[in-house]
Amino acid sequence: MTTKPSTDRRIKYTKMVLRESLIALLERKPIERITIKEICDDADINRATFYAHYADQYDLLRQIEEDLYTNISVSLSQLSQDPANPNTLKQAENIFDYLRDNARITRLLLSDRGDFSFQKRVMRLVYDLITTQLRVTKSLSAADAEYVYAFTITGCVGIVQRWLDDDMRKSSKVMAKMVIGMTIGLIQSLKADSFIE
Amino acid sequence: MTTKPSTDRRIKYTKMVLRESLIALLERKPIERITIKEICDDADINRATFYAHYADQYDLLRQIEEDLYTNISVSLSQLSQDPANPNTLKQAENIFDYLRDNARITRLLLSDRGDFSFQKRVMRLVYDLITTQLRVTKSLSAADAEYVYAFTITGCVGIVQRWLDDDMRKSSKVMAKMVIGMTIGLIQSLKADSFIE
DNA sequence: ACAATAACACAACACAGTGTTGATTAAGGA
DNA sequence: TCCTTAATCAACACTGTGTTGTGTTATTGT
Repeated sequence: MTTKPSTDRRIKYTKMVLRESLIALLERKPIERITIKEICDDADINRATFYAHYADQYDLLRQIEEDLYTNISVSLSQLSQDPANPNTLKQAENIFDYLRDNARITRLLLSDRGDFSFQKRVMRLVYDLITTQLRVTKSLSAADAEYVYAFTITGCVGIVQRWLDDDMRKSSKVMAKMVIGMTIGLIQSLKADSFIE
Repeated sequence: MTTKPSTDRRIKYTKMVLRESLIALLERKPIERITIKEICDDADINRATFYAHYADQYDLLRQIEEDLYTNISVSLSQLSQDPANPNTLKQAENIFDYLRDNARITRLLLSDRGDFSFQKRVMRLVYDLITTQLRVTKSLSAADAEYVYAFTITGCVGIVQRWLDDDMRKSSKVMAKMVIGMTIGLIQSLKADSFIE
């Protein structure tokens, strides 16, 4: 029996080329116009083999997303445990660095055309880390918090998209400052006057 | 010759049932799993007729989106010209009322699964009206404004989605207050400390 | 190094949906 | 009413789908 089911180099290769093939195609057209046959032809993989690993194009894309998600998640948790990195600002900055370093995949998954639900998941990851470190969440009522939360998360998605569209011209440091500044600003504006009737 | 090309009742009927059919299907499954044949069968319209009006499912959906967009746009411009409605808050409240009144279509197009680009377009519409009336935009530097803009627009998308998920439990008034309050809060937080290096 | 295992390729399959055509029928507008 | 135009119908070739069984080859653990 195999302890790790996907150590097999053949599997690794197959998944890798299929992934690469879909990514290349996604840079040229939206997922709904990409066929499984197309992906397989480009990757030089038999279609039957594709079905052995994925249900369809969307399933393959989902697994690519998961990859990015866990990568970000890992580098986040590494950062927050690193005693040399006690600074929240620095951590946020590192995330932007990470996005820049992985610009190709980032542009696909996090830009305008990417899956919005996935993008929110990513931002939630970052947001939770920032706010728990800043210890600001508890100062909000539970009812309002939900909505501020929703607003901020999606707001972050928007600002990252803007950054990508702008060819990441602004430095990671500036972006980090901006996002944290706005997050804090939002929470404080809410504390100032309650929206409850 | 016909002055308006789509006055013909037959065309109106065809488009209407096709629209209705797609909307009904969208309530059960995502667009990528809906076929043209399926739409036509449900609407009892010949497939050849479908192709006379639309390129594919996505084209039909786009036209449904345009419909909602122009409807919101019209009711917005009506409100802003109404001298009995000088209040920005009241106008924002009316938008939430409109969304509630059209809950069925709103849930499809503006919720989590809807097209994000479209959602941003809608929010931009509302945001522009609010900010020009509040006369707050000019107090920002052009460079920063772009990013605050992106953040706020998408933030609004998020908060509306949260509201829909929450079955529109909060009143339109509360929502309007919240959105405007957060928008102002964001802009002021930016004025307080510049993010520029 | 060897044998067992598992992944992949290949070909073939029935099937469903696509997009287009030309002829026919029916309804609309002036 | 008469002319126009939309919709229907049937048929078309075509592309992609999802699945199957068989044979081949690479990988892994002993």
